[in-house]
Amino acid sequence: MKIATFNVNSIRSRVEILNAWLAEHRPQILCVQETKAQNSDFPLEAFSHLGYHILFQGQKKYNGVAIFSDMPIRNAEIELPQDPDKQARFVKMSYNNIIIVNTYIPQGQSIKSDKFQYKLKWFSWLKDYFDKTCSPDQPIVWVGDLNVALEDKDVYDPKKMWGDVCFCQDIQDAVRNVMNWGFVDLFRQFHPQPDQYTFWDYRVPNGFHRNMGWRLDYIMATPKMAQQCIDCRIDKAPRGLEKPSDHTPVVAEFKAF
Amino acid sequence: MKIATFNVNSIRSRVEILNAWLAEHRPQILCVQETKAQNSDFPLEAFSHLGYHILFQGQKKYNGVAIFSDMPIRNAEIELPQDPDKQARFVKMSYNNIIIVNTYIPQGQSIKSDKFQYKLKWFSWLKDYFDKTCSPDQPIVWVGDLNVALEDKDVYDPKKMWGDVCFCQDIQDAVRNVMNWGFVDLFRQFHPQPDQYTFWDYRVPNGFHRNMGWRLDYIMATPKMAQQCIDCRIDKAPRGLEKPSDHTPVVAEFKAF
DNA sequence: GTACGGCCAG
DNA sequence: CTGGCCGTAC
Repeated sequence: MKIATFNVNSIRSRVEILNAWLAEHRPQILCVQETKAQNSDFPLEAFSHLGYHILFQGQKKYNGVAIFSDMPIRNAEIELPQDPDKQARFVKMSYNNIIIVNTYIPQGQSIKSDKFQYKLKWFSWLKDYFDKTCSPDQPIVWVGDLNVALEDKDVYDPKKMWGDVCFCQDIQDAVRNVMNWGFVDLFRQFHPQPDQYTFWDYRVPNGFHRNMGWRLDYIMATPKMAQQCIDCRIDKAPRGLEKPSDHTPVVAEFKAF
Repeated sequence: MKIATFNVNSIRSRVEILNAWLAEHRPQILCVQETKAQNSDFPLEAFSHLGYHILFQGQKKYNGVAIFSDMPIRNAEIELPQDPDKQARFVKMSYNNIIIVNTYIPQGQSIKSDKFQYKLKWFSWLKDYFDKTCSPDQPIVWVGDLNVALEDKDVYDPKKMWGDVCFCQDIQDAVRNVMNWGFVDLFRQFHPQPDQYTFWDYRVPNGFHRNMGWRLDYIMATPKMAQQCIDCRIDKAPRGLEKPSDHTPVVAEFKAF
């Protein structure tokens, strides 16, 4: 089975790309971030012909997450209970016995802003969520745009970027703290090389072609799940199409199912 | 020879439609209104392959006029000297011995607004311009979006619309006053029927298909010029394309040249 | 650079 | 409804 994650940067602007990608890859699960659409504006129609069940939670202008599932959605949750702001950054469901958690972590704006504090707290709330609702020996997949580069090789210029809201000690510690609960980074299990990115800032001129990117999108899995994983890869193909997102999909393939 | 007028409602949004239309019809002169682009943003490149000479005068957000000419622009004027606001609503040039005047008349907003007073004045300034700069026995073509329906048959619901800034006594008098200087309405010379419109308000649901329109775009000519006119027609074809303007072109065909 | 949403105007 | 533009966020 295939589980994928893709920050689409507006689902309404990415209908074409998303449809093409789903039709080609037919993952059992696709988790999407930054849909940027209120639930009433979610373009359900545009995807209906593909037969996916879709769980989505949006808000006015920012954030927004969704899960495309080839099986009916079970045990849906559409917010992180610990988040007092109830921002649209969390959706969870069950797929067979697997728990799927899709998150869009706050970017954090600047190190000394309230938004960065919110980002740090969000990771602690998420860890608390896992503590209270499940156990590391269940099959759990936690995916999404974490807005963190975990290691030097996850940014194109680590020296220059060190201290960024997505690449600093505090934020790496925050992710590691959640991972220590029981998650492994599936991509790094298979691909230890540097320069493997999932995000290229639109504002960096020609950033994609010069490969000036960041690895911010992850598929994390508990050991039980990770053992079943055959491969995890970054798919750069959608960047070749018209009006690409600034992120690109990550796909994990599993033996079972 | 063909002389045409077309309110494009943003020239940058209408590059495709305009290019297709010019390539098909190849008028000697096309006068365009509501370009909605500052001169520095005028998409000159987009039209370069057609070989037209282009005279344009724009401003930040509103108005803006242009003339596409198959011969070099002579005697260019880019403002109505009488207008103290110097809004981008007037361009004039010579084509052989013909004077071409392209105007985008103010809409007027509401009858008791300053903008309506400005609209009335604009017509009087224009008449003054003709008085001072030329004579009715010259070949003159005055075209544009006049934002006036001249007769009952020029609106889809004259009873309901009477009193509108584009359909009331004062404004009809204002146009007639300029016409009395020496212009005839070329379209009406050939087509006396009702329900011949050049504008359909986007806000009227399905207005175009229900033909709930207005005739606001005119090609006016002095007698010398009018005698040469073989036909004057409204071309609804551009309304069939993607992203149509709310106006559609009017074309006059002349014997000479 | 790209997207949304809110404003103004027609 | 459609357009431009502005502010905001990433």
